[in-house]
Amino acid sequence: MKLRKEYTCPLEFIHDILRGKWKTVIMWQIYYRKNPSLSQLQKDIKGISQKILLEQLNELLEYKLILKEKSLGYPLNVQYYITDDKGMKVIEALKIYQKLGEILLEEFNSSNN
Amino acid sequence: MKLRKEYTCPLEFIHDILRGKWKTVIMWQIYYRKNPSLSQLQKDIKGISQKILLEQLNELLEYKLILKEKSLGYPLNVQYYITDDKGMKVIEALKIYQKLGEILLEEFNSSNN
DNA sequence: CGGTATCCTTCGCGATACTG
DNA sequence: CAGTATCGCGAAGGATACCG
Repeated sequence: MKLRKEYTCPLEFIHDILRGKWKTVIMWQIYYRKNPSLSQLQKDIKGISQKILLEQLNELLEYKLILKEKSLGYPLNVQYYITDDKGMKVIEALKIYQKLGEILLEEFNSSNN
Repeated sequence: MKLRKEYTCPLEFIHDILRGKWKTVIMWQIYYRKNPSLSQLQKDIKGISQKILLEQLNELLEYKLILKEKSLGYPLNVQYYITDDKGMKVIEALKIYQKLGEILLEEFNSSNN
């Protein structure tokens, strides 16, 4: 997701950061799965390719919404974390969305007959 | 924003609804401006075209995150509202984003020298 | 297993002109 | 003032192959 050079509105800024197709699901999975590896994430998120997953992870890393930790040795292993301050703020918002989504989805599916 | 035919995950569903480039800003402006007209929104949101604004409004209307009310007579006038139940849930989440955005934006701008 | 590079497709968004 | 129709572009994202 290409950001502008300048932002005046904080909401526009964060919206652009999180607009990517898989961003919120990735955040949610990292939170829910408690520090998963790359391959774990790829298993959990149906339909995403490794390239896209990494792209979106890197954007989240850039703004410190998540962190990455490599453990030494083989086989290679990496863990992704939600940051306590910034990342958890997103999770708070996502919890609201989660509940709202349940309501909307129920209506959506039942009107799709 | 083209939605899938089916969703299993509530979060993916609402994320897709709100992914549109101007969606959250539109929601925020309707809330902040208290039931603005179409032209009012277009003045407030810099850089959006009327066509896109209407497109995104219609998508928000479709899922009852906002409502529209036409007043009779000329000149034509329309007011957009945040719905008390669903719409306000989004606003709650956006308030969190708003605060977080302020923090991120400050860091972003100061590292852009 | 984690990560990068290339190429290709699609669709979201914008410009513009027009209608009631 | 509110809303629709048409057309075109660029960027987001997907497939695939390869590297440490």
